[in-house]
Amino acid sequence: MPELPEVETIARGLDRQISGKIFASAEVFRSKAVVTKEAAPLGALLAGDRVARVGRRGKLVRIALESGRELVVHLRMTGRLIVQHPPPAPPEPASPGAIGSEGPEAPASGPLAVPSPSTPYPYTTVALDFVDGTRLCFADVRRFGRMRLAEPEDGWAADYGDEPLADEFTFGRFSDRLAGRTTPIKSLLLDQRRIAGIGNIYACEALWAARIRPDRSAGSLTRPARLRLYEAIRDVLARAIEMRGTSVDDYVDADGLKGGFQNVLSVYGKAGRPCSRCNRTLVRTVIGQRGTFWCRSCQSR
DNA sequence: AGGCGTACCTGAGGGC
DNA sequence: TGCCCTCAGGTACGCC
Repeated sequence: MPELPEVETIARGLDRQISGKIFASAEVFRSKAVVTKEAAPLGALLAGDRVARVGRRGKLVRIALESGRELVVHLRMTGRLIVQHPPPAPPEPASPGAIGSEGPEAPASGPLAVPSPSTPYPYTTVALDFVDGTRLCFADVRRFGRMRLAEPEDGWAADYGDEPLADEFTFGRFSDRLAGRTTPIKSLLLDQRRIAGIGNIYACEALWAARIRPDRSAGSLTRPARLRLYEAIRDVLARAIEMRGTSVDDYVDADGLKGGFQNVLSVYGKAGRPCSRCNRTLVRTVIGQRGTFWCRSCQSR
């Protein structure tokens, strides 16, 4: 599931690959995947506009356009943003209707490389075509993801909380976010209106690193516990970005490549296996309707 | 307002 | 073998 480190990795790859490119058209295979204020087809709204840069806010990919508008993409669980480059040699004519009305079937095995635009990427719900033949595919097996064309005045970013890796996210700021809250600390970490970008994997990992029970009420954490957690959050997220994210299910970056952080996870998905710190058996419980992986022995504070 | 339950959607995996 | 059932996940929305 793409969380902050995965979305950051995708955004960096997209910024490198599509910045400066000009939109030509779009194909929308699933209308619910796209949200626009105006009724015109997405391709008509985008044609002629140019990508200024690609960035991130929380778990959202933001594709800034020179017109001042933004394509804001939420990948939810299984969404992917994949860049397909046209073949370098003499351009072969793309077969019309190469992508079916609901996108092509899944391949027998995951793609190791991204095929050129003439080969449809599996589960594509929206395809954005640039004038140079490059294609940006928004693919999503479970169809929870959304792509929104936001106007400059929309102010959507105000719904999202602090960026945990920003300089402004100080320990004092983090403490303020927890003060007086009775909700379990893990549920609070997942609340995008407070802190933006943390999902189930990194919430579990940060709480383990800080030796804090995930079901403890947020407002009850002592100052030392809050400090450990603050530092753990920033450390885990920064290390995960360095390793280009975590590929537990099917996350891949804009080049179709898997991340590396799944190889160094401490607790997520490891119920029944020994804790690497105290050797006791890790458990899976449910907190706020979410699977939660932790160590009952050494996460006791 | 905060906290909680449910809908959304599909593939994976267990049970028979 | 193959069908049926349940579950996982992040967020929006409705309810108390």
